[in-house]
Formats: sequence, C-alpha cells, structure tokens
Amino acid sequence: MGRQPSAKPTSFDIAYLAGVSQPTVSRALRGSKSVSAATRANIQRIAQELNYTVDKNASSLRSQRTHTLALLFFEDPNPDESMINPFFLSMLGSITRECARRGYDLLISFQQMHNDWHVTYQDSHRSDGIILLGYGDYQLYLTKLEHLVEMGTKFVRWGSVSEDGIGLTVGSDNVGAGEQAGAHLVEIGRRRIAFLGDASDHAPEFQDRYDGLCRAMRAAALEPDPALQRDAVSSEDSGYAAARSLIESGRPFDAVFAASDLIAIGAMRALAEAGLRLPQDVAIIGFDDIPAASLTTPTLTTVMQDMKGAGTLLVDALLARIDDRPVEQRILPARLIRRRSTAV
Amino acid sequence: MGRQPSAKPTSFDIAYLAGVSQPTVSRALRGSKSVSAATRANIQRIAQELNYTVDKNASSLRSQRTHTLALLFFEDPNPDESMINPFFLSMLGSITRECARRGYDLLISFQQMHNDWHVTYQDSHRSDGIILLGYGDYQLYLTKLEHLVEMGTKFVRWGSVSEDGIGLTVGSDNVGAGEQAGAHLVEIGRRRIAFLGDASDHAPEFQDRYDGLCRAMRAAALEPDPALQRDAVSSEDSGYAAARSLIESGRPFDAVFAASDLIAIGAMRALAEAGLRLPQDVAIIGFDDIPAASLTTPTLTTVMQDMKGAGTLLVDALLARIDDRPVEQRILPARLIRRRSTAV
DNA sequence: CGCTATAGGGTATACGTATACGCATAATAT
DNA sequence: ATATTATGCGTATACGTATACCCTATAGCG
Repeated sequence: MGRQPSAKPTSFDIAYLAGVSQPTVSRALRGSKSVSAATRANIQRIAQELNYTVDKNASSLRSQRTHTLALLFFEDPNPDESMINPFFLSMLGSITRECARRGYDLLISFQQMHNDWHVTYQDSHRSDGIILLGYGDYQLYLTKLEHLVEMGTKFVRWGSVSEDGIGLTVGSDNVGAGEQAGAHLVEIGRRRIAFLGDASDHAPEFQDRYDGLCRAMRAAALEPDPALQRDAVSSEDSGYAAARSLIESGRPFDAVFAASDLIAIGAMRALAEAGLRLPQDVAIIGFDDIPAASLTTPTLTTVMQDMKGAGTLLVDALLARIDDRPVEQRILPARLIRRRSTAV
Repeated sequence: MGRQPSAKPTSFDIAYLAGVSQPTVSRALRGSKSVSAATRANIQRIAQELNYTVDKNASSLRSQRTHTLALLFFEDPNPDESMINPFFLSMLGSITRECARRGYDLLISFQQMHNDWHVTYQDSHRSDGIILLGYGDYQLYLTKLEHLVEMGTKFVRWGSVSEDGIGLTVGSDNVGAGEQAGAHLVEIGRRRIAFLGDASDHAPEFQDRYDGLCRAMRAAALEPDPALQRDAVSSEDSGYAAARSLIESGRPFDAVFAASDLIAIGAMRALAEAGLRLPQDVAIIGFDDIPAASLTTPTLTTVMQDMKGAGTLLVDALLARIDDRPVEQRILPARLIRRRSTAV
C-alpha cells in the first residue's frame, strides 16, 4: 500500500510506519501505560514527523468526550448589536485562558434568553458542559435551568450563590461587597443613600448588593429609605433614566450606590446635568471596575470582582461536575476601589 | 428491540419509529429532495417529539465539514491576563453574531504569537476555517501565514489590506482614516502634528494611518516632522511612555494623532501631567472609538471603524473561501468622530 | 403494450478513533 | 518443573452519521 503524502495522516499511517497496529498508536499517544517506552517514543517521533493531529471528531465520537466547553452569554435584547457588557468581556478573558490551560476548547455564543439554547446545546455533543453567564428574565431563566437539570446536562453558572438550589453556582460575595460600599459611604458622612439597580428577585445579584447596603446602614443606625431605590438594568441609559427619576422626585439624597459601573456612569451624567457636584453634593459608587471607571470625571469608586479567580473557579467547578467529582458552591471576595467620586 | 428512553435518541431510533431506514432519516432531516413530503414531515415530527439532535461529531466525521469557525486572537504578551484589547472585543461581538446568523459555531482562543497555533488548528478538524485577529511580531506572523497557505488551511485575517499577497485580508481604510484625521487637525489650525504608534512595517495598519496623516499634511503644504513620531503598541502604558518621550524631547508640537484610543488615553494622561491644556495647547485624536473614548476629559475625538461590517465581511469572506467561491479583498470605510479633544 | 425514466428509499460502507478482549511471551512464584 | 501473573500488543468492533450505489414500483411515452 503506497503512502498518500497529500492526505492528512491518520493513526493507520503511523501504525504502518511504526510496524504496529492502529490501536497501539492510539494507546501510545494517549499515554496508556500498557505500551512500552521504546514503542511509544518511536510512535511519537513518527507522529511528529508526519505532523499528525488526532481527529477531534473521530476521537469525540468514539470516546463520548469532546474536551470542549461552551460559554453562553445572555443579554437583554440590545438595540446596539456590537455592544457587549464590558464585565462579561473581562470574564471571557479569564475563562478562555483557563480553558486553554486545561487543554479544553471553548465554544462561545451570545443568546437571547428566549431562544432555545437549552435544546441546542444540551447535547448534539458539541461540548461536555456549559458555562452560563448573564442577566435577563430571571423566572424564565430558572425554568430553563430546571430543564437542564432534568436532562442531566452539566453546567455551572455565574450569579448569586445559594439563593436557590438549581444547578451549581459560582459568584462574588455581593452582600459583603454591598456592605463594604455602604460602610464606606457612611464613613464619609453620608446618611441618605440611594440605590440604583433592580432590587426585585428578578436580579438576585443586584438584590444582594442592596441587602448589603441596607445591612451596613443599619449597622450605623440608619434606616434605608425605600423611596431612594430605583430599578435599573446594566446599561448607561438605564442608569441615566434612574438617576433622572430620582432627582425629579425631589427627595433629598447625598450618595448613590449603583449596582454596576454602567449604571453609575449613566447616573453621573444625569447628576452633572442637574448641577450636582460630585462628590461634594452626591458621592457615588459603582460595581465591576470596568476600565472606563478610572476615566470618568471624577474617577469612580467601585467594587472590583476577582475576574481571574472567577474564570478559574467556573472552569474548575464545571470540570469537576463533568467528571462527577463532588464540588461545592464557591463565593469569591470582592474589593472596594476608592477613587475621587467618594473622596471628600 | 426495546426502546431505551433514557439514552439520547439516534437516527436509528427515529428510523424505527417512522418505519424507514436510517439513511432516509438523515436525508429527510438534511433536506434531500429524494424523500417524499409525507415521509419527511413524519420524520420531522418524530424527531421533534424525541428531542432529537444530530450528533455533531458523527456528522462532522462523516461529512468532513464541522460547520464551525475558529477565531484566534493574538496579543502582545500582557502582564495583566484578564485585560483584553477592547477593540478586539467589539469585533468579537459582531463575529459571533454573524456566525450565529449563518448557523456556524464559533471556537475562540487567545494565543501568543510564538505558540504553535498553526499546527494546533490547521487540522484536527476542529473547524472549517480560521479568522485571525491581532497584533504582534509581524515578520513571525507572515512566516506562519505562509505555513497556513502551504497547508491549504482556509483563513481570513483582519489587517492592512493588500500590503502583501499572503492570504485573504479584510480591513479598514486606514490610509483614508489617517487622512481624515490629519485634515481635521490641519483644519483647526495645527501645524506640528505628532504621531504615536509603530510606524515601521512591523505594524502595517499603524503605518497606513501614519501615511494617511502625512498625505493630509502634504496636501496642506506641511512637511511631517519624523522627529515627532514615536513608536507605541496598543496599550495605555505604551501611549503614556511615548508621550513622555515626546514631551521630554523638547520639540514643540500642537497636536497628537494616536494610532489607537488606548495609546491616546495614555498620552492624555502624560500631557495633562505635563501641564498642557487639551485641546488648546495640544489637540488629540485617537483611533477605534472604544467606549472609554467618550468618557475621557476632554472627550476624545477618534476614528470609528465599521465593526458590524467587519464581522459580516470576515465571516462572509471565510465562508466563500471554504466553499472555494471567488472572493476579493475588501476595504471598509472609517469615520471621524469629533469630540472635545479637537474642539477649539 | 413493451421500454425507459424517475421518484423514493433500501443496502452497504466509510469517516478515524478508542476500548473490550484475547493471546502470546516473559517474569515470578510454588 | 509447573502454575500464576503481568506486560505488551493485536483483533474485533462500536461511536452515529452521510453518501455511493442499487433496486423497485410506478408514470410517461411512443
């Protein structure tokens, strides 16, 4: 049988050249210890020479393992299609790197919550597991998660840890972070602190941040004023609108805690337009520490989440779940970054 | 033969239920016209009921088509691992969406230029083609590209169009954009315009932007001063350093054209620290229109590239190349966004 | 009314790898 | 010296789909 130098080499080609059978090639390259060191070395040398690569599809089909993870982002339907929440992007960076480090490929997809991603990705054997990231219609989300659990799909999600029992969750210590932010505002003498961000159970993470704020206020013998809370999703426009509504209500406030930096940036614009001085009249704290936070005027005090740790933990947890190893929920610490918007 | 309701259904299961053979199921679901409408409808109904999904691995293995594209980012080795160039991220958004629209999966990977990505992805049948994006050691890059061409790998890359013949390139009209920027600076009365960004053939896109600037200056009977050019890669720190070097040289200048917004933001910091007023003493223009550009003080005049068009074009071009359809290089227009940093 | 064309679908097989088993040879135990 | 176990590898086959090829029943056609 002549060699076909143009075609991509297969394990059979290597077997032929090494004078062994195809399964031995497979065993040698996968590191099975039932192949002698000499044979393995020879096979590896030939594979190298031929520039051989294992065919991912054949390998996955046979072993039922793809060595690929899927990352699904959910977004609120967004008019500007090329705009992505910078926080997610930061997460993306750490996840891709962690996958690479573990030798996993990463499949990525942006989704609207209402789509049938739970059908598309639950099998078809595209990936061994799914990482879920994003905000959206929370009730709908939970429904779909239950579906995933039923189907036995392996997944982890980023979110508020332990607010329910569905699936495996990794997230920041939102309550603690909210508490830090609140304590800082109290410490600089603020008494009437507004909160911008959904405080319904629609967005549990935002709710947690609000809870943390309230806890810090009560610890200082202050009672949070529900009228100073405004719903907002994570976008500049939404933050702007929420701050406008707050200003127009006429109710006095001397600080704002925004549930995300995007909200904070929008709010700063509204506050500045209303002639309020930052931070003298109103101090403001954001959340996420996106790159833009150090560029605003004044620079924005915010809460930095441990992105690198998040990527590592998400991937770790998912791989554990895939291998049916025990794995517990994990909470990551967050850290307050003090900048000019709270410098009195 | 009993049904195994727990196992994932295969085309054999459907065939059995529909009373046809497995190949007929395959044909029906793939839209072959040698299946009667009635049979097809029946098969589709059953597939739906069983929640059947085609096994991607088996399908790809047999058909030798993965319906997956790979997106490779190159970065300069970066100490901060979770930081990603925001421009790339914007591109990522439009590419993922375009892939989804075309029914392709997207595999994503960040790479250091020196890695063996050309070996890893050239086959193993992970994807049908590759999209290359990023900066780095340009000569090394070209070498690897030639390798890809030799191996018959299908790929497109984002970059400076037509500066060489290697592979298929899609990119912005960098020369035209540089010209717009230059013309604008001249129009507001600037005469001594500095350029921050690699002007070697190391980074052809930056070179093109510089060429455009020079062309605009010469059109206004001004001779560009080579001493006012400083090398910089696309990062804040690099821009800061370049601007410092410029200031310390003592050579007078009244405007800066930065090859990217990140460079511009770093430069603005250096200029402000040196007590120079923006834009009165020094006007400045960036490139990319990243979100942060509208948050700087003063807000940054910049050049906006057509990201959405870029994603579409890259994917289009790659799919054409994969199908061996003819496809020509394409250049995308860019647009100057005027903000306060050039408002006199 | 025989003859070819066509629709509709079955049979067999290939895609390239991984793994359950079996079978020698050699090493060790009894 | 025989029984026992481990080592190193070959044989056979499965993973689930797509496609080349073949076959049958009609319809069309003169």
